[in-house]
Amino acid sequence: MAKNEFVKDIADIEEDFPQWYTDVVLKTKLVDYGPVKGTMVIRPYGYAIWEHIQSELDGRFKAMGVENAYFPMLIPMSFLTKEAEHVEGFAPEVAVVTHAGGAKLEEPLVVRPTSETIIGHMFGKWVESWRDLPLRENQWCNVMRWEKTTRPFLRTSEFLWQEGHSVYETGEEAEAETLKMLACYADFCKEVLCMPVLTGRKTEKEKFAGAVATYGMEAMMHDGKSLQAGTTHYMGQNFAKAFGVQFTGKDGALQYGYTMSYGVSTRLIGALIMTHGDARGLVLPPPVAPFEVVIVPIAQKKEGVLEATHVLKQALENAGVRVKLDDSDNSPGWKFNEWEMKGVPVRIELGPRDIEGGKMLVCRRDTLEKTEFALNDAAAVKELLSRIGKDMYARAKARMESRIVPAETLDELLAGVEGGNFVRAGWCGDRACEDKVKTFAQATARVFDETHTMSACVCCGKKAAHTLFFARAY
RNA sequence: CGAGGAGUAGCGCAGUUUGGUAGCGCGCUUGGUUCGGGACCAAGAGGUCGUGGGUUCAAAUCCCGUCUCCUCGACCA
Repeated sequence: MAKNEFVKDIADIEEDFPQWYTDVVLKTKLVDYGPVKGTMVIRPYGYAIWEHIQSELDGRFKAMGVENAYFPMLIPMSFLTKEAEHVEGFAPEVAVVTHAGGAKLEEPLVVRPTSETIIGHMFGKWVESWRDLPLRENQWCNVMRWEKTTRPFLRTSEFLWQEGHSVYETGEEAEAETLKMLACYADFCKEVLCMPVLTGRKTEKEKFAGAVATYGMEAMMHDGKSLQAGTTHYMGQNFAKAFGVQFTGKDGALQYGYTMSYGVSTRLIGALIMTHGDARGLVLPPPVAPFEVVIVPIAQKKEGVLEATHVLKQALENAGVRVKLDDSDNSPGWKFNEWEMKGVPVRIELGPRDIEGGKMLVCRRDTLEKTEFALNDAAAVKELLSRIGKDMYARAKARMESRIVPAETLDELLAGVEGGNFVRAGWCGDRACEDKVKTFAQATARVFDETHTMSACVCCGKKAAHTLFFARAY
């Protein structure tokens, strides 16, 4: 069968990955563009994925003792300027409200690009004693960053995310929480998005504006580029000092708290699309797929067919499976292609032949493999969904690992990233070398590699102080 | 922000060079036949040509401005 014989509507994933991505997110109705530059509408099929991400992550946060809250979207401009590095990092991309109620405002209001400042301000009011700590809150909200170039899910002017913010009595505790949340994210990516990530600390150049240390998780996209899928930040006392987050300690002395923050966004949807997608379109991980199973009736006007599909749907729903029954007037072939493009993990074909034989034809989206199951065997379908998730993770992991290559020279590094790889390389620790790699290979340091040791700096050849993963990044 | 491309029916496009009745395919609606990998027949509906201004008897078409999107680069928690 010729490649893409049935896929006439989307670009070839190998030849034009950026166009493939844009085609897929629009044609599967995950998103549409909003009328204002860089804004997107997340349509029901896309929003359902976000809701599954939210509920899964939210449960994990709550299990760790984090509480949800909501802080205002508008932040006084003066807050932003209280932390020197923070304002320098964010000032170029904030949107500012200067007029309201028909009059010019006394003080301009920033539309939050992130909420460290306003949450720092509020935490400063609430924290008085060591007994008030730790204070651990999270909010699900939108933020705005006026980016110059945008792409649905990956970088938009407004996006949805969660941002967690904690204050601890000691730096050790806050830093431990920073690592714990990073591990929480990585586990979530594995179990829920079936997506492997590299985790680790980021360089000074790549860290959050105002942080002491930033940790990130990086996922490998289909084209070998890296996507920062989530970050956690240890702030030390930087924000506590800027916003007066002070408490009286056990020893009676007044002292500043230690803060940290962590966030993931709707970018995760872009990440899973670019990790798992193929020539036919989306391949959704079962845990977040709006529908885990689509039932396609064959010869649906023949007696007994639709009735049988309803019985099957009920049996699956009783087992806790999310099911779509496509009883529209489109032909079966049209439906096969449509739901494959939309990435539904499992398709079940049910026609007169199957009903007669007490069977159903089950097709996996990830491998396109078709198998006969006993009719209405929901337990077997559940087991298959679970296996699909594990297989998707295993394939993505094997792929990522096979595309991590070492480099000892800039030329090797360039060849590595041009070949769509993550490159492991030594680094002397000098910012000038990091900058030179960027210029020479259009690749940036993603995270520190704590598992391997390269001996010499890939750029200057001096003794390496660290080993880094370099990649081209979205 | 720089370079390139695009905006005409829900989607994909032609028409713009050379100004003169708004077109095609798919989709949509209705009726019928179909249904195991993008079915078929018949009859219909659907447009201030992104937007503002200008030139002209006359603008989708020519001129100026502006908005949005796509690709690449620069920038980017």
